[in-house]
Amino acid sequence: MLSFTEENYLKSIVQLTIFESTEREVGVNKLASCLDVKPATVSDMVKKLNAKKLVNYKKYGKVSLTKKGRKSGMMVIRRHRLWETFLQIKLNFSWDEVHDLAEELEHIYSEKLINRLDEFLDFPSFDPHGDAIPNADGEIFIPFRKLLSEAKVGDIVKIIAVKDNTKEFLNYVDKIGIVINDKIIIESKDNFNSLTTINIKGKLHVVSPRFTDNIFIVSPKFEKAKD
Amino acid sequence: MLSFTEENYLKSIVQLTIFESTEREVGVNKLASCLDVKPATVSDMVKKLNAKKLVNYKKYGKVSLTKKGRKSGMMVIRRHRLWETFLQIKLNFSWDEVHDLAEELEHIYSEKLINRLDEFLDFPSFDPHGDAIPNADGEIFIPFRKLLSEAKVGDIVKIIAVKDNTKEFLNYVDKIGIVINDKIIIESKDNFNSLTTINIKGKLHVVSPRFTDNIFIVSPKFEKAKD
DNA sequence: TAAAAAAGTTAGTTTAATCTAACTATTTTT
DNA sequence: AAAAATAGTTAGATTAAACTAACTTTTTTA
Repeated sequence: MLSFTEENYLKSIVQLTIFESTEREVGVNKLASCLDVKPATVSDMVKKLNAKKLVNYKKYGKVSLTKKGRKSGMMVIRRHRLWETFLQIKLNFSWDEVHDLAEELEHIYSEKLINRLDEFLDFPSFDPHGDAIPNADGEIFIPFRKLLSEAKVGDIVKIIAVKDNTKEFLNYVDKIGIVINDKIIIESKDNFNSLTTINIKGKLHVVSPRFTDNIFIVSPKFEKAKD
Repeated sequence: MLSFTEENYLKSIVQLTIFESTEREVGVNKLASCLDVKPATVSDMVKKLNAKKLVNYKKYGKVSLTKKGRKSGMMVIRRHRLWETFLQIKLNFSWDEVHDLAEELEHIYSEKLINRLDEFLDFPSFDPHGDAIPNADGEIFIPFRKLLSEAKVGDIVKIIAVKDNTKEFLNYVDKIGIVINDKIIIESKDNFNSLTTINIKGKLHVVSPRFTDNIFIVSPKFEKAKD
């Protein structure tokens, strides 16, 4: 049985070493700032997680997940994303409201509960933010994706997920009227000011990197690569 | 903001002083055994709850709820019973499985969440065990009810709730095929052996006080009193 | 490559909630 | 009303997860 806190550590390590980086290990300081605690606290905790065979760690070394730790962390993320989906689809919460609630719901541990919830939601593959939901074995398919900022002028791309889940960001996304799976045309780029003009459903918007660095897309190349 | 633990104390005090007794105060020892902790622990905690104006308490005195404490405790019970209803109605859990999960879900604090859940379930008045669900203001209507053991031979009574929520009890109730709102006829009583013969849907069952002391009923008298 | 900066660790403290053991107050019984 | 039983309190210890401050190791840079 893992504590609430241990689960949060594993979740953060999964995020830092699987979802947000190709590096499969992370330093104590980075982990501390992700969890919003001091490095000293992390030092102690990773020792404990190492003793429980959830992470690999040696003094002054980096932290990486064992198979067991990876699975536990993935299950926390599975629960989080399924609850987010429930809150949005069944209880009509908006997508900027679901994160904080899911942060609490994710720690309720019961395989049966989460699998029933999965079934109740019709086995969704993606949550409302477009992020993939790990399956009951803790496995996940991470689709090939790029940032909107990597798209070229003239590209027609599809929004598949948002990277920034803060309320401000999601509110802006709502305001300009985008939903997951919408098409965007890259009309032009102003490299001097780092601005991009995009066309969404016929309307033009001028956006900065604050936007383009936080939208995941699939580009035509990838769509082609599939057939 | 109340801690998980403080909420459990308030919930137990509500149960002991509102649902399970007409006494509006409870002693430290009784509260301790209800919470499965030592009296010394309760002594400390009620001091803390008193300082927070959630209970009334003086050294060597009994514990009672303030208005604020009563409302907080009621809200925990509201959340518990709504989640139980959700698990049983929407996720198809059996009624002996829902309690432990609801015990965790009840501590997720968000008025919006719980009111949305209430709406999603169509504003139920009773949970699957037949217990009344407090409303959004923490108020509750406790119907007049008796124990099955108080019924007289010849009475035709209606089961409205179960008192004992342990798995063993609920399994037995399932086994003999009763559901909430079923009618029971009291066929005979054997006072020497403390046994009661009851008729449920045409079938006779001989039951001991272990059963009759844990089933809540409304008797014909009460039904009459209403018109 | 030596000094400076960054990263990480250790030791000792804090807080909430629990415990045990010993003590005190209140209630019940004879 | 005194003795016994029950109920309740206090003091001191424990555990998990955090902290600060001081220290050490590793990495970077000039």
